[in-house]
Amino acid sequence: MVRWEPGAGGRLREAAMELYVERGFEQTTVAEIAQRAGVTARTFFRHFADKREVLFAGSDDLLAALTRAVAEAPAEASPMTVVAAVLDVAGGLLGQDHERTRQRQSIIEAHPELQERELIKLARMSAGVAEGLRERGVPAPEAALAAEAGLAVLRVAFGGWVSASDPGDLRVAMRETLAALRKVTAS
Amino acid sequence: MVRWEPGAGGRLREAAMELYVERGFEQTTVAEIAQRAGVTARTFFRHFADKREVLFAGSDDLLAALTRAVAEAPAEASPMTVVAAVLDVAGGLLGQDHERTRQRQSIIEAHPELQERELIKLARMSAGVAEGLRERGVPAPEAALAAEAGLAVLRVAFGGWVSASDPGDLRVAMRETLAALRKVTAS
DNA sequence: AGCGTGATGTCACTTGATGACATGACCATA
DNA sequence: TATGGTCATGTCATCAAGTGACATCACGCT
Repeated sequence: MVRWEPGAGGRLREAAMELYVERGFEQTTVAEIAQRAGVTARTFFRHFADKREVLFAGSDDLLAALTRAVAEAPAEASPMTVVAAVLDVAGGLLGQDHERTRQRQSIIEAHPELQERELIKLARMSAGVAEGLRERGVPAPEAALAAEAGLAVLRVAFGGWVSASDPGDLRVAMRETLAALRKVTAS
Repeated sequence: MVRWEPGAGGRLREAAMELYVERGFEQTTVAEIAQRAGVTARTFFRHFADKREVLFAGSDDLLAALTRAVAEAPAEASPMTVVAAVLDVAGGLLGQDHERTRQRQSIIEAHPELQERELIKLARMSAGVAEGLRERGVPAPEAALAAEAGLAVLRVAFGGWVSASDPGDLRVAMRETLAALRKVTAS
């Protein structure tokens, strides 16, 4: 006889998504999430640092992929070229599962606490990319600027892609938005 | 005899800053802040929505100043020119009181919860500027990009200015950083 | 004097979050 | 087979954040 079903983390993620959709974020308690997942509230907090974190489970993987993309970019590439490569990777990873992403994003946009968490995750991405650029020999301010510019592109492109009724490839949107950024900043 | 000393909000801000410096953010309770300010914990929450907000009291004024700067920019100015004007205003307001700002920032940087709050405040600035640009007739994606680019400049310039041992005028740093952004994105 | 208003205090309560300890399935190894 | 360790979980206790409801009382106005 099993003492507990495996995969508690995944079940908690599912349950949380469902409940956040059904009643909203503040209206659902951790106890309810845990109950639906068949575990205790205490177990919830062993899998996720807090009630918000459950919506941002994949972000560590994304960060890792982005920093890898920085490291693996051609040595002669300019900082913005590296950032473009990073955006391509990000677009590939974020641009799957439009419907699910859209649902998740609508939860986040309805709750400032969740937006805060999302913003700090994105800030960590930017910081990670900047650090990677510095390790490639890019001077610190230039690295930070390139990374922040990339973040600007990502935010705008992703926002448009999520809210689009007929979304194309997010990577394409990223490239177009990067081009638009170049045009805007040049004016 | 006065029933209570006026200026509870200001006293709470002072007390919170002091305690956050003395023991760190999580180690100080709202009850302690309130006690030092001579009020009740309940009163703290009447002045500030939560324990973090007390560090971001001026941000509404800043946002208002920035949106005003957008509205008051010359009609023929390009989006990035408007953003440059906004950055000048931001630099003027944020660039006072280096020592106090530095202290406040060191508290924020030591606590992710506070970084989250700061990021959402900045995101609101960006959103406000973008909205102002749209009201000037700038197409939505371009407006968002210009505002986000401005935010990138602000973050990098402000970060450098805060950590500088001998800070110059933040507005100058803003202009230089904006020029650097133009150079970086153009590569 | 009477009256409303506004900032505060008091109390009770829910919920998020954490520490300490117990439990029992699973695994390796003697 | 037995023994012991590990790991995920449960249980219990506790603290602190945050909120709603109601009382209080100085002040200004009429």
